[in-house]
Amino acid sequence: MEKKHITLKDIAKALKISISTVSRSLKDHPEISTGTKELVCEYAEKHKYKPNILALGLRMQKNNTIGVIIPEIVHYFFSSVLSGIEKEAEKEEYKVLFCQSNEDYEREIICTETLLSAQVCGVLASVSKKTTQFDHFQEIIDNDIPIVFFDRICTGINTDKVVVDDYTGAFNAVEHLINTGCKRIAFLGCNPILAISNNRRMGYEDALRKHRIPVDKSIMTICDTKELALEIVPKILQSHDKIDAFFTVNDEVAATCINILNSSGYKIPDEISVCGFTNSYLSQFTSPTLTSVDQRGFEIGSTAARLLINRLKNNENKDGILSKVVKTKLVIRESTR
Amino acid sequence: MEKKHITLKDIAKALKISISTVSRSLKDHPEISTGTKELVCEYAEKHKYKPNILALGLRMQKNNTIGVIIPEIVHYFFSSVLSGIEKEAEKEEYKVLFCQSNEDYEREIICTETLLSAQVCGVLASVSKKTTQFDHFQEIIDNDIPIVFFDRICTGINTDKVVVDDYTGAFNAVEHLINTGCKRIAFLGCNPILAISNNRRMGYEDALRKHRIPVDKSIMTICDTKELALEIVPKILQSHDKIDAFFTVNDEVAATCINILNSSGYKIPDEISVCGFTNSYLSQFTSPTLTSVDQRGFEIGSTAARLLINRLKNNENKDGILSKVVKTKLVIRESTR
DNA sequence: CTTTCTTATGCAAACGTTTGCATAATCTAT
DNA sequence: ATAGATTATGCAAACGTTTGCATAAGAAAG
Repeated sequence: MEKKHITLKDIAKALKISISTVSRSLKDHPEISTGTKELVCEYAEKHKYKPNILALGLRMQKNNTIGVIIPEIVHYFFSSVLSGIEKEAEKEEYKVLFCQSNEDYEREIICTETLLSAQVCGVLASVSKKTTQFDHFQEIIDNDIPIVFFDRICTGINTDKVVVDDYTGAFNAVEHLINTGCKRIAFLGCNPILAISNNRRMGYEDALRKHRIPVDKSIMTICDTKELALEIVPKILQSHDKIDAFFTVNDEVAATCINILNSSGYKIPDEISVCGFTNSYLSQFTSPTLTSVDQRGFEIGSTAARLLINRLKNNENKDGILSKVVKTKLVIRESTR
Repeated sequence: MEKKHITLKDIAKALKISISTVSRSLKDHPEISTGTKELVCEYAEKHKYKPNILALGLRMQKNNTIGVIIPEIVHYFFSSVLSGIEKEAEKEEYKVLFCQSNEDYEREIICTETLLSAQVCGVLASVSKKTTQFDHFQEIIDNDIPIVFFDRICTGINTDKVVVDDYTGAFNAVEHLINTGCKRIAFLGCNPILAISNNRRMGYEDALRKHRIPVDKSIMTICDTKELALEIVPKILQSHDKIDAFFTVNDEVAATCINILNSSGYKIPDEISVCGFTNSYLSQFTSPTLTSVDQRGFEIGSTAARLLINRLKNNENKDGILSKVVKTKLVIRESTR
């Protein structure tokens, strides 16, 4: 039977002063006498006054909330990102409104509408695999709401973005494989319409070139799920018996490789090395444990949030588009020599 | 240079009618003539009128937002839960405000304050491992905001909750081990102050009793992380050479068991079976793949959200506390016979 | 003792809705 | 023609803030 929430009006009435005086007292306005200030603050404290965020938002035309659109939260990388976002947002007293597109274009549109109608003051998004049109994102921008894309950025639209250095990450990983004696390294990539995919492939190719190893298209293929791996990897092993390493676009495929190799009697890493990408939770639990490129989800999230919040704070500062690159880091474990 | 957002007032002015008529037209109020209605709706449609959610919230004293407190989102189970919550919330046009306690008591308090100040109309929460006081949750209730706990429920407080049937899950898993020929099954559990832990242990013990296998405390221990497993499991293997199965409280420990067993030369499942709990992503990638009790994160999330939303919708209906149990399901893979 | 300048306070509008009540216009029945 | 009922519309308050402006009281200056 608690009173719902005490308001400025209640305080004013109790103290027999005006609402504006109460309001000003609470925000330490210089034109209020210290006596009244103390009185008000004490009363507010005692009765646990909390400003009504809706009224405040209405008055101020903003609600200190940032919207997040994530393809699928049940992935190590994306949940790390969300974690990073949350940390940064909390630090700056922003709230985080969470939406999930489920890798679906239609649902992504709904997400943008939800965020728009929730009147968030900024958006962080990673686009779904199925998205090829970007009008819904454009609409956010048209409403003067800043948006920062992370990881799966949106090439069609001119906004801030945060990506990982896929190219360098792949390059370093492949160079590590080469330096540890691998000469014939298969590349298991993903759909080349994603920028991510191409960058990793180019890192792979350039590392080979640097070390004068021929780039052989016959051992490069699209293979980004467990199912595909179960089908493709055995074929590669049979047809190209000289393969001595797999470099994969994610840890799921790498882990599947490891399992296939184990059960086919290959010694990892002595006969064949395996290197993944993401450095997910998984990589600590394969046997042998998996060498992988750390995709820095948490940092991606916090960096993106940081960027957005900065933009929100000094919104006069429209100094063009910012594009941040978070450095990957190769985490070497037992699956490479 | 878009106009920020069109309001009822704008429509009223443009159409030279009053704001109230516009408002009523848009919600198909019977006392408005069809002519005006059409006019208004058409105009609203054309100019993409979106009601201002803050004003609406202020007026209606609610904002259709539910707050979620999750210990650590970078866990398969919790991210599944969030996914389930999001699905259900979206269906009912609720927004999801996300907070993370990081398994920390202090941060959990901050989360509750954030949600309170955000004026959410309901809360879904799983308590942190470190929490032993519940005043902050009580405060939410004192503010007349319904709260539903999931998985890690809060025994000190009388509210709705959704849990998984840990007891039966464990019971069935252990019975499966027994039925496939295991006789000496080690139990690797977690901190008994969590209700979860006790329920699983009791399921384990009762399954043994049912099959007239003695409960032996010497092969039951607290071991709920990879680090602990790396230390404890080898010891168990040495001192109790007749162990023929491990039943673990989570998949992380189970996966670690598998790795230890593999590298010690044990044949899984022929010599030793392993059964985990959660049925996380991990369980598909161990070698052999892991038999595990599916903890139904997604269903937990959607059930909890459902419960909360029902409570919000007919808030007159205060028919006591509801406690829902989501059924686990044993997913049998290669690590058991 | 006026006048001017501080200092402290209050009034009222605004943010964008919803909704009870009043009222204007039209229609129906006498 | 007139009263009464019906239909369509508008007014204004309310939700809880912030803030420009007005104003009251007291102090300083003439």
